[in-house]
Amino acid sequence: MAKTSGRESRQKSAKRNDLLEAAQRAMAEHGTAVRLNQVAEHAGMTSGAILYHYPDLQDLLVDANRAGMERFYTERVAALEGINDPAERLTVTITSGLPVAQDDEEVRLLCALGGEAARNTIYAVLLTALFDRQVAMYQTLLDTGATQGVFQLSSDSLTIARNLVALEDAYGYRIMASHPTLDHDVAANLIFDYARLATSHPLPVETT
Amino acid sequence: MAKTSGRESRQKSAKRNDLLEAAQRAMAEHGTAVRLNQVAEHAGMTSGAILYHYPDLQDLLVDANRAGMERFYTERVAALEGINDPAERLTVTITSGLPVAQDDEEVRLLCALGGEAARNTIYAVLLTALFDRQVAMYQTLLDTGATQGVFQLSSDSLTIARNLVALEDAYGYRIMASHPTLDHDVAANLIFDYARLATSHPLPVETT
DNA sequence: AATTTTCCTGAATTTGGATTTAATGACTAA
DNA sequence: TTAGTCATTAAATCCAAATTCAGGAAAATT
Repeated sequence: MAKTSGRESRQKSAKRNDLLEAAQRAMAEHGTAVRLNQVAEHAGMTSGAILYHYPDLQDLLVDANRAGMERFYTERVAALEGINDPAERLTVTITSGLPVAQDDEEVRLLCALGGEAARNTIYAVLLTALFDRQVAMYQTLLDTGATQGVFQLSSDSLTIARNLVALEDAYGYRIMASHPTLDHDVAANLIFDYARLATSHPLPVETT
Repeated sequence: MAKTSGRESRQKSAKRNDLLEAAQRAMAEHGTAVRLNQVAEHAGMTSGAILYHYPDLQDLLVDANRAGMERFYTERVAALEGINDPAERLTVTITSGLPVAQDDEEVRLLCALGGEAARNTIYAVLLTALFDRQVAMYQTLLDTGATQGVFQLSSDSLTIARNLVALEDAYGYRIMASHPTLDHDVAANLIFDYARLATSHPLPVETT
């Protein structure tokens, strides 16, 4: 029984990360019905190697999705780094929640999951948690702005936050389905239209 | 070469309908990766019989989804039958767009498709068309209400209509994923909150 | 009634992917 | 060194599902 050295565990987690990323990319490409071989291909290994680390493919897929959601959320928070003005924060958040184009792998993964969640409890739980975290993020942002007098909220912040996240989600699906007249910018403006009503602030503002 | 009699075509379309319904139910249960055998089971036939009518399962699935969307849309229009007051029409439309519970097969089918649309052009086209039809339905409703002076629209009707459909879609996914605090009624009230802002009308109204 | 066509089944076959396993090289610890 | 563990592959095996097809019942046509 070897003691886990720093180097060893660094390597281990790097390997684990490779697998999770491969699974994410494979799922973004093939959906939740992705094959073990397809994951292996993305990882540059044989299926046996995958099985050595994850005897059950489902476990790997779940872990990959958890990691994907975590990254998605973390990136959104990171995009707010150093921005203090609530209106600017709201502008950035709305923009960062939408996929830029049809090939956005992160959102593609989330879309694939959304369809599965109606039938698969574990994915339902994960997506529900992600939804609620995003709602909480918006709520904090809205409440802060209201306290500072920048926003006049038309309703309680929970209601507005839920609607903002819901709009993002739905337009994410539309963009991923290549709606001919509904791209990232059009969708952002549609959400801004609601955000203006809900906050009485002339959004969007210039971001630095 | 037999002439197609009235009876024959009635039977043919009945059979076709059976297959489409079986495929819909099977897909609602198993998602877009549904197996031929699962469809056969729902149809009460062997897989060979399915293949006799649809040599390619994908064709059957596409037809089934088209039929499902058509029904979903038709039912929404039918729910408005005989209602003239725009506010009442808007109330009914918002309510009828949301799944009542997690076991709503129609919405379950649409959710499964949404995830697939990012990867499958034909489903993307179908869902985009459904989205646009629903938007058009709301637009007509909003414009009529505005003309009659019942609604004061905060923006152009296209913007409001898109946001209303987007909210419905997103909350449909949440409800299907069994969000613990976001059921049909909560979701409807969230949408009404936006609809009030957008129309300056104290929705919802009593429906008869 | 006889014939043809339509629809379907059940069994045989094929296919594609998952799973197992023996062998191997790389690394680690004593 | 040497022995042992770890990570991996490639090939063999297994399995489930798709596909094909000969045959037969039912329906339609003559």
